[in-house]
Amino acid sequence: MYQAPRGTADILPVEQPYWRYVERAIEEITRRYGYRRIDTPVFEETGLFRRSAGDYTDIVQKEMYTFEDRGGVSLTLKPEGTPAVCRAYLEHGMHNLPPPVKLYYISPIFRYDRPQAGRYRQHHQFGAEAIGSADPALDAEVIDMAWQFYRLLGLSGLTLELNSIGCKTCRPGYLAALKDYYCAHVARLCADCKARFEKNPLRLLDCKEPSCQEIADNAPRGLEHLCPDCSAHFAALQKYLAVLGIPATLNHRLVRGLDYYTRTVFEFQPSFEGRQSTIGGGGRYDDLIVELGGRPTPACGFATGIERIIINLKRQGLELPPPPAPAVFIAFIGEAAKEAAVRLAGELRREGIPAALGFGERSLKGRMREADASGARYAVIIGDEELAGGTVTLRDMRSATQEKVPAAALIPRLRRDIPA
RNA sequence: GUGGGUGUAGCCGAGGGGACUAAGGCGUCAGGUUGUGGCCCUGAAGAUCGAGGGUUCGAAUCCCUCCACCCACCCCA
Repeated sequence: MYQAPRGTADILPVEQPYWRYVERAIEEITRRYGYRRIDTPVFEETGLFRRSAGDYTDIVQKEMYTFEDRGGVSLTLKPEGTPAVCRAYLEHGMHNLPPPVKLYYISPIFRYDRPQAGRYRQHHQFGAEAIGSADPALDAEVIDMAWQFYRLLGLSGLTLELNSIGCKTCRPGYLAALKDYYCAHVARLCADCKARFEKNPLRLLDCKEPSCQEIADNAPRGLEHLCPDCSAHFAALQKYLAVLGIPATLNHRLVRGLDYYTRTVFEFQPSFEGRQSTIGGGGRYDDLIVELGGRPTPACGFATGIERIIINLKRQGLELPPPPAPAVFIAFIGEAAKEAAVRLAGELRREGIPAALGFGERSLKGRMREADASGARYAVIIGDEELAGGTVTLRDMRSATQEKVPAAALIPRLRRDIPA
């Protein structure tokens, strides 16, 4: 028997109400903040992601689904949404639109990870990108939108962690200070950190290894090495967040897994368990558009995992109403009546009335059991009697009462009795 | 990628070397007389006990290898 590939999942009918619930919230929140939807292909040229995320990130080094098509082009299944949106922004000359250009997406995301609770090889993200402004008020607005989005969903107990990792002016100085400090401690670092020391020193701060943490605790802090501009930007952002009533916790060790971030970075953590269960995050990426061949264009965005949102909604005990039942179940008795039943089902549906028709051979009793199981409010019974009299038996399943009504009167009658 | 746990019908789940021709519940299907549901009663279908190999007279039960899921690390959403 075939199974869904490892780390992927079917989203079964019982799960769909949660997805629809989240999608509706996305629609509502993006409407409020003025974002317009964009959909990009599931795969892009591999270079786009390598360029964007950075060659030494885990995503690029070991998590991409990369393949060559028959024309020899290297393609990669989208491992994150931002580069694809930026590519589309550039490709379609959106820099000619009044900035900031605000775009959102709901997209499958692919990463070759070892699956675990809330971690899949294919998952789905809602992301938003605001391209074309360096104003810290935009950072605040992006964070506010994410925050209000979770609130709208009814997710409680989230915490927002915030940090600034500087820009290309101040980061080199900080990295140098960091390396200076770490030089003396290299011998005591874990194997991963030894590699990070060489390739991606910022990540040193993020190591969970107790011995490394101890070292990281005393490492020079990025916030103290920000250049005046970045420092002012970060101060302004915090001011605006305060104005918006968004409680942010400073985490000087917060570094994101993508190299393109500048200045603002943030993550949302659920209160439940494990810090490694980030539900969403984002930041500013002022150099990415240039990196991809555009003019200097500051930008800011965030993304959140839909599966993780749903996990948390369930943990909170969110109950969603069951899917709607048909209004009418049509039960026929005999072949002649079946033809009338097929016709009636078609008519009801064309009138906008959800109707279910029984299939196959069954006793009337079995048919009524089927009608009951369908959850239909009404059953319409058609047999020889009804056929002969040009009527139809309309049974109210709830009150268990029924009456014969003229066939022609059925639709008006249902129209009247079925609440829209 | 590392370490640990789990794997019995569509779902939940008992059984941990011979009494298993694998319990029970949910669900499905049929019947409980003649054209009628929900409760109830009866019956049926549905499982090569995750897959493959091994030990044994005998394996769902023990061992090995895979696969999948779960948990932690890692990483992130």
